Amino acid sequence: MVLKHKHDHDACIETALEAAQKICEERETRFTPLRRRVLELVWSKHEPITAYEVLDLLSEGQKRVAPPTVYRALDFLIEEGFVHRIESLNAFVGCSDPAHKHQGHFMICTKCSNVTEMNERSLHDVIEAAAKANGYSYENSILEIAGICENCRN
Amino acid sequence: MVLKHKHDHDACIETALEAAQKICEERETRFTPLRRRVLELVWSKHEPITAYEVLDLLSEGQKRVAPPTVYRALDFLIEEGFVHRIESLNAFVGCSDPAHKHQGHFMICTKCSNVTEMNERSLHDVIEAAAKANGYSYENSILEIAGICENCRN
DNA sequence: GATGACTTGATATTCTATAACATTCAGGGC
DNA sequence: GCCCTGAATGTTATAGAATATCAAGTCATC
Ligand SMILES: [Zn+2]
Ligand SMILES: [Zn+2]
Ligand SMILES: [Zn+2]
Ligand SMILES: [Zn+2]
Repeated sequence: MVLKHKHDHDACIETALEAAQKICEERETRFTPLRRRVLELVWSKHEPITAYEVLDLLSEGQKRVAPPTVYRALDFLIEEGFVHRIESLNAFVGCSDPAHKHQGHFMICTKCSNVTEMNERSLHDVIEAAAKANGYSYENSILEIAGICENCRN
Repeated sequence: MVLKHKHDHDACIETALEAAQKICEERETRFTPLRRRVLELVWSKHEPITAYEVLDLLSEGQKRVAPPTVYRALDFLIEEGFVHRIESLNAFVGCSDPAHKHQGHFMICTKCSNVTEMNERSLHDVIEAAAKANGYSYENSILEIAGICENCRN
């Protein structure tokens, strides 16, 4: 995998886990060992990871877990805003800004599979305006843009 | 189902079929009876329809067809731009402007399931600009906005 | 009527996700 | 401590979505 910027990914994972831990304490929701482990596995790649890939990793060195175990943990993590689901890939990715609940908008590189989360207020506003212009109230939106990232073009 | 505007849906279907027929003649692609029938079934509701719903309808009064039959026909129709896939619903919907190939952007009513296709150049431009701003080349994009339509709010 | 490209049929399997019910675990009141 | 309760996890089975593979049919062209 080609990372956009080389970095200490272990630290990257650790930061995400600590942030989640802290948020759960504030919200008084339960960041159980299982949920923590699943979040860790989602962050183990910068690429989106499928539920069954998580399942395989989670099952290493122990009795194989069943799908509901993974899906329930993912549901919790999505609900809390620590993970986003990428609809076009049936896959999951850690959120880059878990402190503020939001719908993620994504760029997906078709070469290296890296994903960039865009949290641009302006983009969100344009989308909401488009909904209103078409007579719809706005609830949420999925935006997934496929393209080739800077790294892969060079 | 609540239609946004009451209309003669049979005529609506017929128009879509004729448009497809004409485009295929121009492109010299094969609008076979099966493909025609699948497009007709996709248009049979204004709501998105799943591949297996198409399969069930297609199988009525005859030997049950197999999934690849439906998926191949849908692939063709998508390729030609007569049908769009709604990622967030694993479902398919007829394109409102088949004459011009494009990526569809959609509003989806969470109450009545009606879908509105938005083909607004400005929206497309904003999305493409956002991709560029994040260092990505643009290939295509999925935009699916959930909300409640005008009818359902009244 | 043989050739080859495309389309459809048929069988099996893979991948994704959820339903339903049992068991375990954490915390609060007694 | 013990019981109660609700949440979390375990377990089994099934549903839902999509594809791989190979066989058979169709159709235009040589
Ligand atoms: Zn996010
Ligand atoms: Zn890339
Ligand atoms: Zn369209
Ligand atoms: Zn509606």
